[in-house]
Amino acid sequence: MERLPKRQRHQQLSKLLEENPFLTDRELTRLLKVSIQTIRLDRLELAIPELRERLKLMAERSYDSVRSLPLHEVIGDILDLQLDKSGISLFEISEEHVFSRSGIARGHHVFAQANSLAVAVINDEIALTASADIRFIRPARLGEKCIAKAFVRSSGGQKGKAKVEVFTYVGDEMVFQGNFIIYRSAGE
Amino acid sequence: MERLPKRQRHQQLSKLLEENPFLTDRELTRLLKVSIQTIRLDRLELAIPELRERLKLMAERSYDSVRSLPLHEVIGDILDLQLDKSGISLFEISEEHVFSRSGIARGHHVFAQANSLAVAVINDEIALTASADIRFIRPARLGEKCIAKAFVRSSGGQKGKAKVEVFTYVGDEMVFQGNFIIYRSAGE
DNA sequence: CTCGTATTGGCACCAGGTATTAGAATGAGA
DNA sequence: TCTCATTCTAATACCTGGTGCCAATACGAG
Repeated sequence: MERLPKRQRHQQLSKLLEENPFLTDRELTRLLKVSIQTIRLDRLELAIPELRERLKLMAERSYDSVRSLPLHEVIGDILDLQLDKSGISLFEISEEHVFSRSGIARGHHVFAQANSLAVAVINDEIALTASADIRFIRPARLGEKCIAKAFVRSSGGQKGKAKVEVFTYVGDEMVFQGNFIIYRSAGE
Repeated sequence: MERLPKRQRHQQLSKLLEENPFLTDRELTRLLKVSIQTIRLDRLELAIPELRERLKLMAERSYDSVRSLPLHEVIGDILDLQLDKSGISLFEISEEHVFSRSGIARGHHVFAQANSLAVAVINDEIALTASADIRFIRPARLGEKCIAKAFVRSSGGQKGKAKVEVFTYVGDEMVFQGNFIIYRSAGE
């Protein structure tokens, strides 16, 4: 008995739907040259939900991630914040942050965490980075959890500039250090 | 004639669906206390597509954005690259890069472009940012196209460190300037 | 030839709609 | 008061993309 065709078809079907989850069963019949019932039995065996469920799942995922993705807003999760004094944030290095061959985080992600925190700790909503002097002390690697600690050194509420020092650690090793000068809307 | 209820309902309906696009017409009848036909007429007037279309649109959006987001690899498009000499990249400031209320780009995005370019121009694959001294000269705004130009000042092929200077312009105005020290795998 | 698996077909049913036509409620103006 | 327009509700037919179930067929192995 030629068992292969079925398994091959299952593989093909999985692959097709992975590439294009928008395919209906009817379209799949054309691509796999079997009846629509066969497609449905196959989906059943492979536990692949129907088109509408697939779309719903994707929509839910994107909806959730839009909500949890002010990734662009603040890089890292703020753990503690004392305005005009100090702040702590956590940022975990994942696949998309590293050079694929070395597993070392690209510098700008580590910088982004520190910069976000430096701006957040001032929290004047019109706080902008004016300049920074930074040092990458040792590379941060895939999977490592970076804890950034920011300290406002000279708030200079009137002067329109604040100096913020940020230290980033993995465990008790320092990986990054930076001095930021932040412009702020005077007052506050 | 009490015209308000209708417009109010339209507003409410828009708002409800904005908050939760997963609502069916039937669920909306419960929330708005009108018949399902009214809901459908309302959607028609407001040009709001049916549930399935909404889910499909969301799924498509998320599907596309996953595809077009190696944003994390190199920030900005490389326009020109002369290894160990110079490089140019283009980065357009869009919604997700700016503070929503001021339309000013967050510093780390501008930094990321410069940092990516500084590393790319060395292109030793084991090139890492060691330190940087940076200045944000004027804010970059939504829609602006940032052109970053990098110059390798001291390649020091043997020393394991290279100095790279980056200038970022919008038109002929400089918005950012940075001096990067890049570690490189000795030799080349 | 018979058994078992794989495949196909047909039918009823469902959710969540569209499209259309008809009727009821309401109020405003002549 | 009658009439008319707007708004709302109701009813029906139809569509897509399925599920669930049962029966019929194909086909190869023992």
